[in-house]
Amino acid sequence: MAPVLSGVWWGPEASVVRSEVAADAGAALWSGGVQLVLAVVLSTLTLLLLVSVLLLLCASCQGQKKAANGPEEGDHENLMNGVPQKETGSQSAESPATDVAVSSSRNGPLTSGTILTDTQDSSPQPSEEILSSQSELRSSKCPQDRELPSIPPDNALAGPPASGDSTYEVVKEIAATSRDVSAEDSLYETVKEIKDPPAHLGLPNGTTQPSPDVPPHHPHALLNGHLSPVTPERGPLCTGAEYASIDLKKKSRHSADMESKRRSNNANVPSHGPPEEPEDLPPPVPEKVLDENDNQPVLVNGSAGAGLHNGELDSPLSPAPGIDSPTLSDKEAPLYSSVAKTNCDEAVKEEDKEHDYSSIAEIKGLVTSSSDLYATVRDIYSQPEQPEEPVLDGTDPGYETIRLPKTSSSDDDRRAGAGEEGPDAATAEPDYECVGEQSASNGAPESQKVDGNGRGPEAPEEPRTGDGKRAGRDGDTRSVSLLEQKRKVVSSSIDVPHARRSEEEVDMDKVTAAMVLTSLSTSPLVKSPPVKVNEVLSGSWKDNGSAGPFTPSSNSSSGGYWSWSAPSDQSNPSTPSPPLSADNFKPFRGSGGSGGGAGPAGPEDPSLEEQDGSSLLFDEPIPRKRKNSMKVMFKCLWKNCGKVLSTAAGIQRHIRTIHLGRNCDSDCSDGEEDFYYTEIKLNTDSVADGLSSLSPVSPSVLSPPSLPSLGHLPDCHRPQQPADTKEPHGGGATPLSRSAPSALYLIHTDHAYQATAPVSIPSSGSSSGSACASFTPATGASFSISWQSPPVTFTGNTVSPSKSQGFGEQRSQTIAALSSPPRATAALSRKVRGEGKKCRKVYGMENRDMWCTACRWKKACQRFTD
DNA sequence: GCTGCCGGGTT
DNA sequence: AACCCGGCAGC
Ligand SMILES: [Zn+2]
Repeated sequence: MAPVLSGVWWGPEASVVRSEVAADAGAALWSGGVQLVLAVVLSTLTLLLLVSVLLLLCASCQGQKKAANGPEEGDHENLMNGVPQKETGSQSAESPATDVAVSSSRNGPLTSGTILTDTQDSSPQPSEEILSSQSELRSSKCPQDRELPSIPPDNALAGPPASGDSTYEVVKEIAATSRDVSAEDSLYETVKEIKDPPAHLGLPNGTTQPSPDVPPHHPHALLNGHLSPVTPERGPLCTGAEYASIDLKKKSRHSADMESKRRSNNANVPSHGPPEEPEDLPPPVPEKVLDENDNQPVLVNGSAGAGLHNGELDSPLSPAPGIDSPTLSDKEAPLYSSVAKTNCDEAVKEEDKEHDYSSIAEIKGLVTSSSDLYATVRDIYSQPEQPEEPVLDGTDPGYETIRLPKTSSSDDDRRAGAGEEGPDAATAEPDYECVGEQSASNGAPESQKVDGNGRGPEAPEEPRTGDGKRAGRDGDTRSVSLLEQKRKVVSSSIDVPHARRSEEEVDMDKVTAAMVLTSLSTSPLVKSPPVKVNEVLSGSWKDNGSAGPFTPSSNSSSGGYWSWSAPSDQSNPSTPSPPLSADNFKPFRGSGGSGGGAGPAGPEDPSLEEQDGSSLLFDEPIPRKRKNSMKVMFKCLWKNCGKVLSTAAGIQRHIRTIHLGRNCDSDCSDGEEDFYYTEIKLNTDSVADGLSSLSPVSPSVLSPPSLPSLGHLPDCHRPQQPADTKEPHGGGATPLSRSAPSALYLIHTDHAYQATAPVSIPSSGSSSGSACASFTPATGASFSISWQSPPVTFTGNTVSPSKSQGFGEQRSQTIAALSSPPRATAALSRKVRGEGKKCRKVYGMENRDMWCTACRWKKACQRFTD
């Protein structure tokens, strides 16, 4: 029976992990359909017997009840073999729901706690020997537990109570001995009593057939999971279940935790438990659960799994769950752990998974008791994947891992729940140790990396590279990550690092390429006007991709020089550049008012002209121009990070936090940051703005230029290098050159800001029209223009209009026209300043809290609008 | 120097 | 999105 049951149970559980597994188990179970019928009959008979017994027992007492329950359970097991299949089948089908419920329960610390506690009980058990001994019992029992919950009543009838009782008792004894609980025993009994009623109830329901019962049970399970913590709602049965779970928890706690605190709690609980039952219990449960989780994690691996089962199973059968749960938990734990691990790995790194697994496998080997159980389980289930698991960490890890894996399938909630469950998560981490550390360490690095490059996207694809990349990003982080990886991998540690390093470079290139792509893709979006531009660009881009990059005439239009610069400079930036260019145009137009977005080539002059015109008119189109003359920007020199910030403090902060990994703000700064950024002076205000604006959008872009490797990127990218050559033209220093592009970007922002944007787009489109290369050039052109344009100013004008029109920028012109006025007005429009008193003046700095939010934030006052 | 508030940045 | 703040321009 036990084996079969275990198989069945696993099926459902497996379903949790994988529906497929569940299905298989269900199929196997179904074979016993005939048996089910028999089981049903037996169950009915047993029910009658039970009823009679119950009546007798009622008079007598709890102790007897226990016996009765015990037998029932035993019967259940027997029956379960046949019947359970249905259950399993139902469960498998339901598995998602149940799982969800479970997950939800997990989410809720309390609910999860109940379930977990059960599992924990088994896991917590400090003494492995006991566990091992129990494990056997558990193997048989585990099924029971589950069965009980699902079909307690029916099965109970079946059989041989005596055997069941004996086992049950034995288990209890073992548990009791292992756990310490003398007092608990009493509690346990009380619990059983409570449970009994539910069991009875269950019987009637299930008497006819298990299948009907099953559904009800599940709800209960759910209730238990969800409500139990909170609780009040549960019916008698539910309460019983809770009790059981609670008791188990207590026991587990005792064994696992050992802590006096918990004991005290347990003691308290027992006293309270019996009388108050559900209400009182629920609150305690959560705590316990949490405690258990925390404590248990270390001890038990599979606790998590058990928890789940308990949730489901417990509700139906209070008594059995207690005992069984542990056993089940053990089995489950392995599976869970495996799953969890995988999940964790995924979370951390896909690649790592393998390594982790290996490590896990090793661990398994180490872990004797658990491993054995696992093996058996595995055999039964024949689940290839998970076995790995692991015993390793304790339950907590299992939980987390489980959550992750399962979550992937159905348990997203669980993860969230895990996150919510402070305790679990916390506990889990410690357990994880290796994995946890990796994840944690990785996580930090990753975040940094992401900032620097964009790795986020890539990571999934290339685990190795991801690692390597990570390492690459930060020397320190890398080393750390490597170390961590080594731990995980154990054997392969050495090779991995090196290989990864070598790979890293390549990866980096890829990454950079990816970055560029991403930036490109994003850049268009960023720009408002771009819409059209985007379309055009997109087309152009695509075309570019297929076709040669340059073909586009952008060069021709603008002139060789431009073409050069544009493509080359921007290679990486190029992607962004196109949009930028468009934006740039806009701003210019806006500023200049002349507007037409010149084409790529034409644009330069035109744009310049326009700008100039605008500039002539209003100097700096944009409202406020910041400092006309030089603007100083700060560029991050970190490897892949091209971030440009307008303030030294900002850049320092950026370096400190992102690259140096120092949380402490300025306090910690030792001046090291100073080495990682450089000042970039921009002539034009717009440039400065552009840079600033750029930094956010195109940080990655900037980085590319710095990186030589970018070349890998599509054709478009290569041009970048040439661009680099140009850069010098724009800005004195190479870094400056980079900045120059940024300046262009700035323009974009400005444009967007003003709204002239649309116009600029067309120009870009025209330029881009040819190909991506053209695109980049366009941007490049824009850059160059922006920089150089000033001198050129005039020539451009005439040209630009024609080109712009030619390109079909009619809008641009119109817009330009429109825009131009705005500019003039723009200066005007820029709110000169609020006339009336604002909050600040009205309420004074003293009453700053009385200010409108806008005033508090130094924004335009919303309260006293002029 | 105060005030209003934009733009950039962080959380 | 909320919040903060540097900095600029008008007065
Ligand atoms: Zn206000």
